[in-house]
Amino acid sequence: MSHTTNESDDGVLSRDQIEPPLAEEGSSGGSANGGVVLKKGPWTSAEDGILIEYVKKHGEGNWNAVQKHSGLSRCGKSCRLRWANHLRPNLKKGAFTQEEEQLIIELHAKMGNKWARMAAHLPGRTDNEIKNYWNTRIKRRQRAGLPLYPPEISFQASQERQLGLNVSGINTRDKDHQDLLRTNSYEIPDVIFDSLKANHDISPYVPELPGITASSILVKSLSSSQYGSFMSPTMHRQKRLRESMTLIPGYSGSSFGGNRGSHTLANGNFSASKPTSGLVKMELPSLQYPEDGLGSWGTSPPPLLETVDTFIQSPPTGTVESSPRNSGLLDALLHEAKTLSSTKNHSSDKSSNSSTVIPGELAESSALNICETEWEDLGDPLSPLGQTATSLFTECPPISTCGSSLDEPPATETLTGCNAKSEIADQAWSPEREKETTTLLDVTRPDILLASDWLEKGSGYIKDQVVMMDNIATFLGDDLSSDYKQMSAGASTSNQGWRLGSCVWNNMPAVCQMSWLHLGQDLSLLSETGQCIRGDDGNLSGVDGGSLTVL
DNA sequence: AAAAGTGCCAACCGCCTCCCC
DNA sequence: GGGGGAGGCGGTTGGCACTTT
Repeated sequence: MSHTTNESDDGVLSRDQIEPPLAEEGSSGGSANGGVVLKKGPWTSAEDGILIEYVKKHGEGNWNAVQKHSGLSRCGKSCRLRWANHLRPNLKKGAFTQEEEQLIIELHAKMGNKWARMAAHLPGRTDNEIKNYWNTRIKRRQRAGLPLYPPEISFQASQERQLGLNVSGINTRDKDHQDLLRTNSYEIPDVIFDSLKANHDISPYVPELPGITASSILVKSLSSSQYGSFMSPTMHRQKRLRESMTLIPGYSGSSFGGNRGSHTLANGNFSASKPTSGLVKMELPSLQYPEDGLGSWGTSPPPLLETVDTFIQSPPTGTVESSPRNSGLLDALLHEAKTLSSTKNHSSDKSSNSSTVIPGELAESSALNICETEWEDLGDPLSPLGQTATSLFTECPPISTCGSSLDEPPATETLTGCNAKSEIADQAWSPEREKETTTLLDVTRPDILLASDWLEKGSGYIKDQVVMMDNIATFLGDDLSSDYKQMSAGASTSNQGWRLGSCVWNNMPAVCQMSWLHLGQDLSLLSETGQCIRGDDGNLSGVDGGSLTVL
């Protein structure tokens, strides 16, 4: 490499080059190995020559013998790395081609940070190269405020993921997917997730949960170093998995009992989701519900979608941190929101069965109010969630907070009908309902931060995403919220974000359906089984076992 | 022109898995 | 079964080159 400044380019192998004096090694590092000081640092061409000769003679492998047989003062690992990354034949050098870049993006969407496996798909490229490229790319796009993946790639990955589940069955363990789920991959501005490291890497158990797996597709890259992690890195992966499993009520490590249409997590126990006492609690719509309620989702009346819609449109309020980012991404989101809001009828038109509002009360129970409640105290015959759909969002602020920021006056760019819907939502609120639906939220949680971030932008859609995200996150609890938060973020940070969520919310009952309905802006109806029905404008095109596919 | 910032890349480190004994 | 070595992998670091201020 050109940076190998101590490299001799003349190709002449001198003893000094091969075995530099100790004084020189001090500058490049070195370690003792059986009395032999092993050189570290950049390789010289002489060393390269030795290594090449050795491999020619002995073949690859047995790298520790290199030093023994060739006199090369390098450890076996270093030899292997040098060979693999620089010396082996058929290595392709130079910048990645457009095709290669595209492939890397696609592969990363599927595999996560599995550089070696990605390299297997890129002849002549090394894992190190790909890794470096990716890390550079991440930084670049982070700075630009762009999503890590183009929407179509995220969508494709999620589709493939879903397809994989459908084809191979829930219990199929696709290693790629496992890897994918183990990592995360949707880029969210790091500023938002800096506080999330405590929840690092929740995904390992996700593959076991059909209702969550797809979401993890969107989550992958968030566990990368660039974005921090979601579960304590000190916690061993397997341990996290194991512990997470034990926290999932009704979870069976070997089977889902075919209960694909229901959310295994959301069965009312929510031990995994219960906030710990040490956390700062926030009041956000609680989506947890008794197991019975969940199980009856398929036969329960659909939630009061209009009302939900109303509430979703109202951004959470509170003391969340604002992290405005004037990125092209958000501009695009705003544009999309404007476009959509101007072209679609709003759910307020369908709110005839919604009641009126008690303005102000809702504000008091705004989503970000800090409170604490019992998770078991949920129950509502009207919804499989054990509560009305409306109740899920009772914490949404009233009209006054329909604006873009929690701390700022309402933005001018709000969806039409926002106010009217808020009124409906307000009316649905009651202290009892609040108790049912409020939950414990950590104000430091990324979803909250994201919410504030998006709210800054004053987009009704963004707000919708935020509230939905918060609700889902709350629904899942701390252990899973980051997953869904990112899912939501993924959907939100793309101009075609709705696509991204389409798979993610597969098997997520009412919460997701409502979210989708709302995000879709009355694009659809829900069947009693929770399946999505094609909307009037055809934007909702798919129904898959209760999952939603939004095109 | 100098300093600061950024991009890029090679190499190292630690952990993990596999395999052999 | 388990201890140890070898190899693989992913994360991180450090340094040079280039660009920007």
